[in-house]
Amino acid sequence: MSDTQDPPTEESPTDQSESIDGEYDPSEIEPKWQDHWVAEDTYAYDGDADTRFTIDTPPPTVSGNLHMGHLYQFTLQDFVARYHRMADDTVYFPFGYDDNGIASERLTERELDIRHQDFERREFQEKCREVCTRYEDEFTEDVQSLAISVDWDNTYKTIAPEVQRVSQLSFLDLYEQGREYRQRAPTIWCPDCETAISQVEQEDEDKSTKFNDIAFDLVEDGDGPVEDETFTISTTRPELLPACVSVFVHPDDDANQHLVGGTARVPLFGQEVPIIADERVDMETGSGLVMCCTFGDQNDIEWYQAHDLDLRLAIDESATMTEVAGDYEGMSTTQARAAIIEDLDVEGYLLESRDHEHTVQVHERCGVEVEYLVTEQWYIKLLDKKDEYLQAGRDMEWFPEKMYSRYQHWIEGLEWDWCISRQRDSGIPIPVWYCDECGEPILADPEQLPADPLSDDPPVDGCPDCGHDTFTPEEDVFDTWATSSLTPLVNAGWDWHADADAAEPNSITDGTFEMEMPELYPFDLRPQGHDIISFWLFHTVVKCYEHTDEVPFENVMVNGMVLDENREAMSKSKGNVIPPSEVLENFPVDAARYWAAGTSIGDDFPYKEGDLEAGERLLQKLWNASRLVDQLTPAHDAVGDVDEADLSAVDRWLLAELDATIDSVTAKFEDYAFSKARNELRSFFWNTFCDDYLEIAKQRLSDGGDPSTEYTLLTAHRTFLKLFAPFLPHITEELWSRVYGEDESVHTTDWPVAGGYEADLEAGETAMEVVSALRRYKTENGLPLNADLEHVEVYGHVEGFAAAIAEAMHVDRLETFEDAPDITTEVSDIDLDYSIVGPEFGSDVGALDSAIEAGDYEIDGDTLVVAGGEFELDAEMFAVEESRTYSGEGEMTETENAVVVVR
RNA sequence: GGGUCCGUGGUCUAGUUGGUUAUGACGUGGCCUUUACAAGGCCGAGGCCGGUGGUUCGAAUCCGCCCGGACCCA
Repeated sequence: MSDTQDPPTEESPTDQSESIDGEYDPSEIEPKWQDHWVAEDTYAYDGDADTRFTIDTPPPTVSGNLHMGHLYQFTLQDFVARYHRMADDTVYFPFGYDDNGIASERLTERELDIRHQDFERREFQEKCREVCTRYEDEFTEDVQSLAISVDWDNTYKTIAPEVQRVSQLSFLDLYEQGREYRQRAPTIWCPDCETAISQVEQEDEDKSTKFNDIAFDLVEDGDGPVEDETFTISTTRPELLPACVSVFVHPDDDANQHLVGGTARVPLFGQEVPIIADERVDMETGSGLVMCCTFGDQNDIEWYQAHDLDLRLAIDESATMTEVAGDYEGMSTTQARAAIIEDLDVEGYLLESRDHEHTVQVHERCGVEVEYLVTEQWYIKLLDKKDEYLQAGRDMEWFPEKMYSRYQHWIEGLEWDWCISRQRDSGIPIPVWYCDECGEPILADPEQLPADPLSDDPPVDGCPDCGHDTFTPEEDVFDTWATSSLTPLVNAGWDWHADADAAEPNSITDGTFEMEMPELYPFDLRPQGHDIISFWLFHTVVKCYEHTDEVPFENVMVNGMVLDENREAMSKSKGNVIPPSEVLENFPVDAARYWAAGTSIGDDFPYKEGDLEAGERLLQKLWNASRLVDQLTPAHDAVGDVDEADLSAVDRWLLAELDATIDSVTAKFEDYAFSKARNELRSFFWNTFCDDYLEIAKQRLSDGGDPSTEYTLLTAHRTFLKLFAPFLPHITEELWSRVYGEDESVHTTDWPVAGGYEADLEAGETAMEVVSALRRYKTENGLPLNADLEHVEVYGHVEGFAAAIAEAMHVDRLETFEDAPDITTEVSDIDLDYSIVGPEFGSDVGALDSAIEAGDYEIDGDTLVVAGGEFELDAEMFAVEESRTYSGEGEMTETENAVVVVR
């Protein structure tokens, strides 16, 4: 394990290393390694390892194109995978293709010029699989070209029969547990796709419409029958008049309170409806009186349930008016709206019709306004277990932590159970038949799954309830999450096996669920965007929790959305979409990865060409620094281990600083804090290693070998390649291979651990300040940086570093003194430590400050006496700031911890 | 309409038990060809931390309100 600080092995294989020269050329090197990693199965999961890290990712829809969101998300996942592969021996990082949705269905129809209705579901799905395979291959290539270290031996497709079996088993298990039911109830319905949809499949759309004021005749008010009185209802949907079942008044609406308890007659259609008080009325809109129809919106459904109202279904599944609509039967809702408005006008009921902007709910797939219909659907219970699902959310660790609140609020706001059936022609069949006599549902046998009731026979000859022998197959299919909410179980090989002693296993209870690889579950990490927490993640947690009694993930890592350079979401309609292919034409993949590492997870962040350029420069710097290290250690295979005691002070200092960086960067990777890891690593490498240490090492090795320096250079260099490997996989692999000529990929080596070097960090820091001061001196005096300096005096603690300073800065004669120089000093200011002074002096701090500012103080030994003794401060409360004036020969500069005189 | 998150130099960003002198990068100005790198090195300019009121000896940080933005939900 502790290979970080281990030296290059003395007996390393024959030196196959090539020299490093010229510029780094990623266009040639990156594809070379991508092909190599795939061909060599570099990222194959080694199931025998003692430690492992497992990742379950939401599978992308493969029929779409790769976009920047994919690049960003996959890259973040890959940072985790590569880090843990090195730190924890092995990683399970599979890849899934979501090819089970409407997108794939439409794609197949388009590609093959066929209609799915012309085929059996099973046959059609076979064709989908064929078509999707081509797109999957293309997607695979795209992902591989981003250097995502997926184990390509572990992939799954949601349309595969074995995955469909898992979905159907899940349905059987939940039914057995009493978590599912079939019910005729109000449903959100897309009249274009003619299927139920869930809340999350609808989206807002602003529309212009007409607000119509319609007169209703009052039949009775709260006190009894009345004559010739009317009131006004404002509505955007007059076609729902035939479905009107009541009128509502707000309990605080004094002007209309007398109507409560009465009845009204609906114009044109004549039904008499009750007038009821309910505080859900929006008094601000229209007349304050509102009609309730079955159903115009979700509020109508609440009223229907709360007040036990009539059901008048005026619109059918294709948005056509039913017989309830009388003369308007057979019209579309749009036609009916126009006709009813015209007739209302003719009959004198239409008081006013004015323009109105409002928000409607549309189906996200087709953009058609949804209806609320009463239909028979399958549901998974959610509402009775909100508390358990909240606890499940708390059982997972969220990165960033604040994202848990999205999960929490989603659950707290749930009002409906989860409708899982869809009236689509293709999809995963719900494996159920119904008895023609008594309606009893007959579930498929677990052994016969995957099953399609439209093609397969039910598992019984007669109804177990009534004995009848004819059955009707369920035609509906599952919603889109049927497979995608089960990916942890699919990855772990979850399946049902009949008990050995079960003679005729025909129920879930005649067998058990087992995982082929139980060690994977629960998964260590679930990465995904914050936009899908409320449904995809939530659905996955619910199902896996119900099947296994455990949450499926230890950690959830949430990524933000990629914005354009102006911080706006990329969208086709705005025309600001940047395809990854365009980015990668201009920049190396490693540079794109550097950019992706540049923000805190969870935050949305903009595409920034500047960051890609910075990444490119880092690659070049890494390349050049490696070249120098290579040149300085011409016989690096022969460089042996050096005892810590034999290391020079400057080398020990560098290795101790490297230790600190290893620890810190490792901690950042553990916390998914990629941006901090990246920045810290970059600045240590660039500023400390390149700018400070390499300049010193260069001089120290100019007159020939120095084992201590060579050892340190190589140890640090090897460590940098490893620490950078998760971020910059191509260049680190290329350098690893060129410089060290080893067969093993850098990506499967062990992650560095600190070597435990002890050094005088203070002296090192002061020495670097001195070097910096001498550089500044040269710059300010117009001298080249390699100009010789005759005589320099250093006052400060730089023990062990004098030679290094002198060599690096070309100083002929360097004298060092531990004590301050004997030059004029005077107190220029007093710095107070307010964290002590504040609590101690409270409201007197102001007076204390102004006394010091006025110079009304004296220093008495360790004590600061202020305002003639009014305040006395201990040594720990203040620091004296001195200014020095130097009148001797040469020029003096001060640093934080030293004084430097150039003579 | 409700909720969540966010607002820090021109741009992106660090900065949570409150401590007075706010981090880094990009960009920008000046100087320098140092035997790895001018895609480099050194030095500098640039911020009343969205606004406002409050709590406190002390606020980028805590609280109220307002403005602006993003997302989720109605």
